[in-house]
Amino acid sequence: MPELPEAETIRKGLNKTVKGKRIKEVTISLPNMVRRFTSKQDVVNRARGKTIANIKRRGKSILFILDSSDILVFRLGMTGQMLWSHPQSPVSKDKHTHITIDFGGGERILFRDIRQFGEVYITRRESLEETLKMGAEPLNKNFTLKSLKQITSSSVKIKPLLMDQKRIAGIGNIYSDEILFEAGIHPFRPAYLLKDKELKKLHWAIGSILNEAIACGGDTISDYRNILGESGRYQNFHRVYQREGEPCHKCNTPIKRLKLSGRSCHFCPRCQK
DNA sequence: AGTACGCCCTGGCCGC
DNA sequence: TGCGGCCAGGGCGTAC
Repeated sequence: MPELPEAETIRKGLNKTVKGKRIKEVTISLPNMVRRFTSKQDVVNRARGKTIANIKRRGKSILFILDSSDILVFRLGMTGQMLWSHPQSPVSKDKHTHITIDFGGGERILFRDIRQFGEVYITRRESLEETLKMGAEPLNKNFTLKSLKQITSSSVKIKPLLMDQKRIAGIGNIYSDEILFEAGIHPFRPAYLLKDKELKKLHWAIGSILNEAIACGGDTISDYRNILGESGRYQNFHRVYQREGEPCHKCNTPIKRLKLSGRSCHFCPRCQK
């Protein structure tokens, strides 16, 4: 499930491969993937013939900055993949390939999404933030301890708060569990009751875990791949996620798993208070 | 305002 | 071998 580190890994790959290239054609075989205010024809017409000036990321979304005033936005959902297909490494389309960006000369980017929870849309540059409606970017310099304090002044439990894209962008189920373990904070704690010392640790853990996962090329528990089709490695270093019943790396207590508003939540009942 | 839940969707897994 | 049932979950809408 692509979260910030996986989206960042894909962004880096796209930057190396298709930045500066001109989009010859966009093919959308599953119109349901196009959401928000745009239609399939909208996306195709506004992207065709444009050059990709840059590739950026906001939260879990990949942004193709076009040389017009448009930005082509991909959100990968649960199982979204962006694969680079070129003559030396032709990746063929399958029934889960819903969108193709063709650059000519046998080079294309394929968007695959098995569960179809992803989406694509195109938006004017000036209305990007308004469309995204996302909160703080956790690896930006301006994501300070002070800003985290403001974000956590709420009675929402800390785990769902971390996962709320309108508050902090890019953290999902895996990394919220990993971050809270690293910070020694129980996922069910109301955010506003966290002490200054705990917030400081949480702030550090957010950067530390996300950067560690980026260095691993992301986390592949099932479907995530980078643009070359390769798995990430962070799944080998999970502290708590999907380790129910296994011993905590710090204290050997079995990792506990509970449901929290329909999402599985893993934590060490002894280390996380 | 917070919380819970159903929905979208497919594939993997379990039990029979 | 196969099939029904259940589960996983990001984000959104709805109900309480």
